[in-house]
Amino acid sequence: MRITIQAIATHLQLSPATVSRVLNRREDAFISQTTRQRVLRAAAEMGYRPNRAARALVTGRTDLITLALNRVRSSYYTEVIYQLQEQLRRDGYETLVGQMAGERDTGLDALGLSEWPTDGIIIVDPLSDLRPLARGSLLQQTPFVCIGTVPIEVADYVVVDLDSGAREAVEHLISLGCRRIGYFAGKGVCHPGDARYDAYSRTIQEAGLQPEIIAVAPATRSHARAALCDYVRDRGCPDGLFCFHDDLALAAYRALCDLGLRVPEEVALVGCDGIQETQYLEKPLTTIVQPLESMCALAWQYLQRRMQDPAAPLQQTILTPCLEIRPSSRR
Amino acid sequence: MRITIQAIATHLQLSPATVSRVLNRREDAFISQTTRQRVLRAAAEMGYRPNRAARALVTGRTDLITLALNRVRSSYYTEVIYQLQEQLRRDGYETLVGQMAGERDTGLDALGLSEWPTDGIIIVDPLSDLRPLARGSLLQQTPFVCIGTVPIEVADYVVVDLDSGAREAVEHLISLGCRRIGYFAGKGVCHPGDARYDAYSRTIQEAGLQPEIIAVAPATRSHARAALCDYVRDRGCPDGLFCFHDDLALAAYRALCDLGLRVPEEVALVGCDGIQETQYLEKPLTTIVQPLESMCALAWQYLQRRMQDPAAPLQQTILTPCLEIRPSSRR
DNA sequence: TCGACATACGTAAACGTTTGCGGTCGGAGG
DNA sequence: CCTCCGACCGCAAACGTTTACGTATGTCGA
Repeated sequence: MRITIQAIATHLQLSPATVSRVLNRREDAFISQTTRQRVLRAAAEMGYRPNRAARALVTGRTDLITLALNRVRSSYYTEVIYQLQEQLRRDGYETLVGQMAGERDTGLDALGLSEWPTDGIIIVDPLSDLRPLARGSLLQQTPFVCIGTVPIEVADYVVVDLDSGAREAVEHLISLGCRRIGYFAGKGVCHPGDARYDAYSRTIQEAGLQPEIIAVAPATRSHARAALCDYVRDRGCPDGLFCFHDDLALAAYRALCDLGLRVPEEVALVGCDGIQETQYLEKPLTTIVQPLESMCALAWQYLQRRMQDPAAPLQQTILTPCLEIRPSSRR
Repeated sequence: MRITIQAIATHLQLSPATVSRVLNRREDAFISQTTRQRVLRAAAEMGYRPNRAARALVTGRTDLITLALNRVRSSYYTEVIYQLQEQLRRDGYETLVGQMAGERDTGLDALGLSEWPTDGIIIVDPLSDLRPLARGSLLQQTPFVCIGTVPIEVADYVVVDLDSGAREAVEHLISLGCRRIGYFAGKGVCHPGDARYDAYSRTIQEAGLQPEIIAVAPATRSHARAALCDYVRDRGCPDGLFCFHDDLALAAYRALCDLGLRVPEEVALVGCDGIQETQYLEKPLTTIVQPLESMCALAWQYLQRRMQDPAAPLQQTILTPCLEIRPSSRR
């Protein structure tokens, strides 16, 4: 039988209130040192564990944080989950993972998130357009922070500057002498209004080159790999490829291997996000590295502030990403 | 203000009990069709969401499942989290992630797991020796199931046959003509008693070859990469390398590239677990593929059974893994 | 007509915590 | 000696559900 505050109280001839106050270390309450020690000892000896449900019921807080992830299975998320979980835990929070259904709907069910009322939400999604979500009731009621993407302007976030990153990457390809630079991305993000798309198009046109969009759906690795093969067989191959994210870049790398095309001699390859995997290829990928660890730390800091004060001033950070040039685009 | 069962009840001139019964679809209770419909409509219109904490308090169930992961950041876990979260959600459960601290201790804190009392635990850890953990109080109280490793004999699990997998892999290297086959692994698992270690040693010796252990700690990618480089420079290079898991194999691949050694001509490389990443190299890695999707499905099935009947007979499945021979060991 | 039984719903206790309010007791100040 | 205040602690309500049990109504067979 689980032991409760009541049990400790009767055992020590105290009231549950006193025990609770001791256990919660409320310094606004006056508790004598002796009883404090007695309670602490008894709790330890009897192996007391608080009933979180009961506490949540009365306080309204659950000490749970939702990690809202995109459905895409990229090792980007492994890193993020690891980083955030460590930090949340250190501050006494538990991590609930949820995967968002997509961009269509704004309800909680469509969000695919927790029915448990969590104290905060960390949205991690470098891919989708989250603006519709932000209008949903969930995000109106629960404090949240975004990593990697911005749902609405009036929200807390930590992002990298997609525009300047993409621009730098494309300029890098141009400086390499590439004349036919393709943009390899999921269909959902190939439209004016998307930061990377815009940056790519503008930079290409400013250089007097022709944009060339290679859009795949679904943007999974295996499909992207096959799709790029088909594309190249039909229309020939660009001499430079800028990929929306590293998963696509890796799929592209593999597809180019399949086709017998040499990287970087025949095709220079650049990805985005800087997932670990890009370093373990024979030709490590050039990629726009996101400083995930500090991004996660900062985001959590922002969320905590927001939770304790919903009216706190907006907290927004735009980091300038770092284009790390590696052999896949070194000539 | 959140709306409660009470609110619905007074609004419809019913008792909370009736509303609750309707909302929980209890078929052992007799509710007229008309009131049922009225309650359902009102709940929908008023936007009722159950208070999970209150429910948990009285039922003792939280509809939460802990996913206990190893601290190692492998994309193995990305896949597992994705698979399990999808399935749990479909059955009305939420996913709490926890990272286990290690093998040393057996307490809940050392486990690094949730303070929230979850209904079940899924332990995913292809690396550690979990036997000490199983003696801890947490696993005595909460139903659990293991994927990829076995904490104790009297537990539910879904694993692959490490022994036969490793044996097959090593035999494959031998049949390739390798005479100096190294075993590349983390220090913690390089000892008699570990299934893969034993299988490796036995197979090597049966073939009249000399075992050669290359143990690294910590077994992170970046460290493993550097460690293998050092090792090879000091003592020369084996002509075959069997790696404890794919992360190490990828690190090895990278290290061999650094050293200018050709895979598979000079060194044949074999990994374990079959993470997605192994397919996206220039020379895809030979690896022992684990059927993760079906493993997750089966494990969840086992756990559900165990949750509803703690005395159910043991559920144990040992899958024979599949050595998928790819270019990294094709001569 | 009378009980038995099925159906439909209400009553109230219980889950374990937190917390506002009040009470007691000792000592200091007037 | 009375008052007042601060330290320490208990009382009891409240959080929103679930569920065992009880009650009321209607139906049916004897």
